[in-house]
Amino acid sequence: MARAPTTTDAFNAVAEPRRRAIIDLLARNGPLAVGAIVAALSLPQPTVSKHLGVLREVGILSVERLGQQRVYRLQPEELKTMFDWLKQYEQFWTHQLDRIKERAERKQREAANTKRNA
Amino acid sequence: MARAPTTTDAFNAVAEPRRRAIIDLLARNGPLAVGAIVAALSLPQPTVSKHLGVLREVGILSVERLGQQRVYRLQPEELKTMFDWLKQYEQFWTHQLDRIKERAERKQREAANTKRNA
DNA sequence: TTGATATATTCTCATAGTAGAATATATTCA
DNA sequence: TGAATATATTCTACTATGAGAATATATCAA
Repeated sequence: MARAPTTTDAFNAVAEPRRRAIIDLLARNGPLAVGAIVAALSLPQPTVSKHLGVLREVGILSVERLGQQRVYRLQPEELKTMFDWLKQYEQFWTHQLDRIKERAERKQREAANTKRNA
Repeated sequence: MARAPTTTDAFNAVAEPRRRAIIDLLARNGPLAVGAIVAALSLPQPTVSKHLGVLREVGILSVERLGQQRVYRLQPEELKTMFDWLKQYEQFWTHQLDRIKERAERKQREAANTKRNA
């Protein structure tokens, strides 16, 4: 099998940095037409359209036709699954001091064992 | 250009579901040798070794040789960047109820004003 | 040493991404 | 209708993935 398609889920879609840039832009500025995104990010229009397509297929963006423009809007709920997964690990880095101490103690025990077995 | 290698950063490394399974396993059980991971996930050993290699290269895991075993340990700090990126959007879904309520109240006030001025 | 165990590496194959250039489609305007 | 604008789609080329099978490497045990 090859790598999972980028349209498989939010994890895959968001792995591409330009797509995160698009998400950030829409979060800051609200819904934008393709042309505005192209201008803001200084990327070729086809590139932007393709990235928008991926994000939309995954559900992170929605589109609304407005005349000849297409206005893309962020649907952040779609990112919640990723957030929830990462939130499990929040304690690990907020309690970092404890862990550093614990690791130091482990290393010490190991060193003691090494000497003992030498 | 092709898709960025999975070893580019945590975003790319973690897009693969089996790699998330490995991370979850190590988070629950603490450091484990390859064999234990293979047994727990019921995956072929080479598959596991390769996924471990990716996670290690990105810094999400560290290895420690213990006899003929290699014990992998979670280094969750490496996930913090992803978490921080997603945390920006937390308000969008946690305050959703508040926003709906607020909007409803505003509408009510407006309705009241309309009546009053009628 | 010899064999067994634990893990990593290599090779092949099928799949698919991304950029870039070119082109197609749809909509508005004169 | 015809031109201009906004956006999407297609095509090519290169790269890399991930599974699976086979093999290599390292360590332990008898």
